Amino acid sequence: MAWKFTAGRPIYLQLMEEIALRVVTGVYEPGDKLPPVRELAAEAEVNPNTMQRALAELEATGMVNAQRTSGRYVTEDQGLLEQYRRNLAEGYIREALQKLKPLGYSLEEVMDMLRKVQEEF
Amino acid sequence: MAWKFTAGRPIYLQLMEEIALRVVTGVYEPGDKLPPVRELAAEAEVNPNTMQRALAELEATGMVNAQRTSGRYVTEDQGLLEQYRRNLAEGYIREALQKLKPLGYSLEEVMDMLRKVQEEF
Amino acid sequence: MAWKFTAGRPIYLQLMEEIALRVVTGVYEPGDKLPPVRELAAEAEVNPNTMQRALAELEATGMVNAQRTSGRYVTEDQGLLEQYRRNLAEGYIREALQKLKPLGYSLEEVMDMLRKVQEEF
Amino acid sequence: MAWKFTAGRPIYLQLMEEIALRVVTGVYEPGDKLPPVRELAAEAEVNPNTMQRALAELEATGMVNAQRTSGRYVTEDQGLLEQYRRNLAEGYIREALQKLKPLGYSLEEVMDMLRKVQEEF
DNA sequence: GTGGTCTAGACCACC
DNA sequence: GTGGTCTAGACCACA
Repeated sequence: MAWKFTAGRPIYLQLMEEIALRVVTGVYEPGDKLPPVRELAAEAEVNPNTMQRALAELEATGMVNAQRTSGRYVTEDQGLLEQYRRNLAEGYIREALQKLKPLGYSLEEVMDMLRKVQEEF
Repeated sequence: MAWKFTAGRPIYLQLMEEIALRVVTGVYEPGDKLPPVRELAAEAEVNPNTMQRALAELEATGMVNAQRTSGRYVTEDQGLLEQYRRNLAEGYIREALQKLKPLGYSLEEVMDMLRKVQEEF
Repeated sequence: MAWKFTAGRPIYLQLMEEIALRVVTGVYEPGDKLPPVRELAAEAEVNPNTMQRALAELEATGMVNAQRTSGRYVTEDQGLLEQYRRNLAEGYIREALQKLKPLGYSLEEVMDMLRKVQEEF
Repeated sequence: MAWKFTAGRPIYLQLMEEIALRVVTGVYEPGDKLPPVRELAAEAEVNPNTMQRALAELEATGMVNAQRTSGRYVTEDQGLLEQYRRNLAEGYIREALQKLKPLGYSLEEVMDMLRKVQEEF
């Protein structure tokens, strides 16, 4: 399973992030029907209510919308998805910069290292 | 306290990393005498034996060395320190790139975002 | 269907009100013959006896009258209809004022809001 | 008890509205501490989780904010409260106008009736 | 079968 | 004692 939780942070938030990540990385594409709550819950081995909450909060962000009787669908608003994708990326970068900061490297040096490390990928 | 442990990884390793970070960021400077084991152990709220092991392992890396009976000193080998500092930095960058990868941004885009986010600091 | 009942109040009363509303809003005009009881009952998905009672009570108010054996007719007494229409309207207004009261707006403020909201219609 | 629920609409929404009404009408004043979740739940005779949800959603509107260990407090943002109060009032007026509409009165007539009915209060 | 709501009861972190 | 989270299991409306 791709579902692994870190202690100390609400599971429903982690579920949200994982699903958002799937949406943003194209695992679930715009307009796609998401698996039913109970199925996702079983897959993640959490209580359906917890998954329900995660999806409800995701819905509040506009990334998915529920069609009452037929299921949940990924938004087709590509702009919103792009927005979220960018926020994620900048968040990762911010996180790295925070750890990098006390090491005292200049922006130029960081960019050089980035170019070097990037070659591993 | 600056000591915060994440479950699942040996504490002595985390202690090692924290002390190495202090060395590399200049909290403890080359040639400085480190605080006594018992003091560090107390500060980290850890068994002195655990701290002892952390320091012993650190010694094996060459970053600190026990001189006579008088205590432990930070190495004055700047090259070794620089090496460690660089490894740390590249590790942080590698970590970020790994998370960034599934988002599908190009190196150029990542560098642009890096420049933008860097302005917050 | 336009027939929707709220629990807790006698259905025949709700039927009365709905029919009276139709009379007063001109769905059934003065002098018109009302549909037969069975037809109205079917439309409202209600036991004919219940509809029968509703119409009997309506008759007591004078808004409809049973002429000979041929059915029920809407009264031609415009004054009575006007009276009922006005009572309804004032009831709606009274209801709104009751909810408005604890909010503490002055009559002037309420009238301003009324003018503003009215523009939506 | 002032808590009375109408079937067919989620209880947590009705709880939200009731509490918001209390805030907006000054039962709970800006800066006041709200009663604890469990107490409100007991008073309303609902499950604490349901009340919890109502308060959480209220919090999302900014009308109250939770101070983790010490309780929930009514916002001191008077503008936001005023905004909400006005929305409520306009909602009541809109509701009345919708019912009034089929009766065919002019704005002037409605205002006359409003003045008349207002004298009862 | 789908999402949504509600209850009951447990546990946690924080102060 | 406070808010918050999680589980388990039931029920509902809708199509």
